[in-house]
Amino acid sequence: MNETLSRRERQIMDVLHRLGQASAADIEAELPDAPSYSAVRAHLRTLEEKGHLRHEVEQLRYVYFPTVNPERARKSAVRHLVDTFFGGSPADAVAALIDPKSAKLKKADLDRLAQLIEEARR
Amino acid sequence: MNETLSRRERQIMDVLHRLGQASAADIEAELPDAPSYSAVRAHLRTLEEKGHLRHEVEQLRYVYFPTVNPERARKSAVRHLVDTFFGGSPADAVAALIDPKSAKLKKADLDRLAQLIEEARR
DNA sequence: CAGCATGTGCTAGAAAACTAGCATGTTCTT
DNA sequence: AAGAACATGCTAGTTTTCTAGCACATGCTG
Repeated sequence: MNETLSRRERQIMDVLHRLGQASAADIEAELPDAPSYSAVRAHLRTLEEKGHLRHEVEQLRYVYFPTVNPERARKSAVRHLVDTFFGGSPADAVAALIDPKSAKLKKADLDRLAQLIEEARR
Repeated sequence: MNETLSRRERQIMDVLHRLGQASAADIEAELPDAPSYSAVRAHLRTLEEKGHLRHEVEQLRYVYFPTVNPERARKSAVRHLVDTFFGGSPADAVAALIDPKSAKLKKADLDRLAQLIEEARR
């Protein structure tokens, strides 16, 4: 997780990571306490200058993408979470995610995870 | 994850969540691009006024704690991660954490997780 | 065509964040 | 006692963030 992003910049990058790609209007709609469309665009311009995102033109409209690939962003975010909240232990993080008190995982999901754990044990 | 925290405020709260409790000097030592001791203290005062942390006096020195309990903070952070990077699917997040390409979990950890999954399946 | 809706580039002012310094207090060492 | 080290409360100046508005462009509709 990038520690140089300001409050708003971070919110905007989170929206982009969640949606994969988005127009300025999409982003505005997803932001907490959303500012005006033009304020969102000003932030997007800054983030693009910093290299955090890029845009493409689709039907005369800009669509924005994170520059870091999704897999890389995911890994970075997971590592930050594990370090910050789980004492660096991925297993503790998994245990929290599996915990039936937190999230009701579907049977199919549990079957799949049991399989993955079996594979990781070899 | 609290979206109203500024860049520095967020960094400071992360340190507190990681360490559980910390003095201003501890926090300064852990911050990326750490400012001066007095700058850190100014931030801590702001965060305390906002209710995010509190302090106790230990040997004439302030020690700071997050006000939200650790379990609650963890859940909130996990939910934010899952929503932002894993399309809302805890199972996908677990799969990423277990992935041998990302983290080499110990056998004891895997055994424990296999057990937890068995229990969650019932 | 004119007007409206929607889009972008850019600007600048307001607000917030960030920072370090000063004054004061406490404890320890010489 | 004096000085140094370490601590806090507070301030204010600097920098960054945040915001919305203006000018201009494009496409659609009546």
